[in-house]
Amino acid sequence: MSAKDVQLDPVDIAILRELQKDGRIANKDLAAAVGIAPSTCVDRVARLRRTGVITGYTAQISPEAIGRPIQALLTVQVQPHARPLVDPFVVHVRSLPETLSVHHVAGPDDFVVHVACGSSQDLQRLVLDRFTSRPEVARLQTHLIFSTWNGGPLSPYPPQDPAAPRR
Amino acid sequence: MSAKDVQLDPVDIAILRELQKDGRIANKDLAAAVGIAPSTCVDRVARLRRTGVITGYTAQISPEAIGRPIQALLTVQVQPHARPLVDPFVVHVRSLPETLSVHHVAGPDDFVVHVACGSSQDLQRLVLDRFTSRPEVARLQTHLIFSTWNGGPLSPYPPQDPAAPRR
DNA sequence: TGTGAAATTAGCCCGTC
DNA sequence: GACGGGCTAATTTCACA
Repeated sequence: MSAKDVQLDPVDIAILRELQKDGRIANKDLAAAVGIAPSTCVDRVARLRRTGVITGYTAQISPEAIGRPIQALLTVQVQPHARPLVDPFVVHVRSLPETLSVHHVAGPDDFVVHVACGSSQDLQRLVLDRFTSRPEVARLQTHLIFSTWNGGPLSPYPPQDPAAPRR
Repeated sequence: MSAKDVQLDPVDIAILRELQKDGRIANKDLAAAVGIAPSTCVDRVARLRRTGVITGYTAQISPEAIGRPIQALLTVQVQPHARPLVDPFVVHVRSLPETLSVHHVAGPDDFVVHVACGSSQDLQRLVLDRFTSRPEVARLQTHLIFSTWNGGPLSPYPPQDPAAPRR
């Protein structure tokens, strides 16, 4: 089953909302929050996990607390004919300890890389030594991050039909 | 205590690594993975939570699985003198159900907004009706996301001194 | 502060509706 | 598919080193 074919009912949506707010909520409390029996809740969560709606659980870490107070978004354009170098570029970027995420995008730029560094000096070294020195990098812009807000829990779209069959 | 003052020893670092890989790992297994007793592990994790190193736990959801297969990064420039409008803009963007995150940045643009939509048509409507129609938005570029890679677990910087006092 | 053991609690696998 | 019971296993608390 492809994850995109999964039908979600209102209970599933409530479960996803709660698990995004607190990924370690006890099954008992989760069941109470969404109004079903704990045993049923185990089934629901297991199915959401199995069908790929829930891809995993993670602890959120404060970058500042672990010595990485400087964050930036790097927009990168690669050379027009650097296609054979694109995959190695992604591998390279992912291997950097400063890398939080890499997006391959269409638009004015080709890649957007989110990084977290120990200082502005480290950011400078990262940009110069790990990015602009590479031949496939044609242009790079640094967007220093002042502050970040995360959105609310991601809710399904379009609004699910409560009467829709589960699958 | 400020989170940035927290000193982390190698055991803490190992705990953070494991909890980023699997935020719902059982305390018993976590303790075994990092080589301490389960009861000690409870204390360690509680302290990391209390001191702000761990800011929370969350379930990772597949946007495709909940009907939001189209993701984009929107780079936004605001009008030079729109300062009084900046905070309302952030509030507005955060209130959109499509918004995953908002970054206030320095550089060529002022904001970078990560959104997930149900279709390219929805993205179009989002950009036109929720962004470019607002007076404080001077310029917007859409970077459609082809694919995303997440980096490995975020590790502390600089490498912690094993002999360093905890606090 | 870390550890080990006891008491409490939650999670999981049944059967039944 | 949802629910409740009963067993297993985990978490938490406490006294001690």
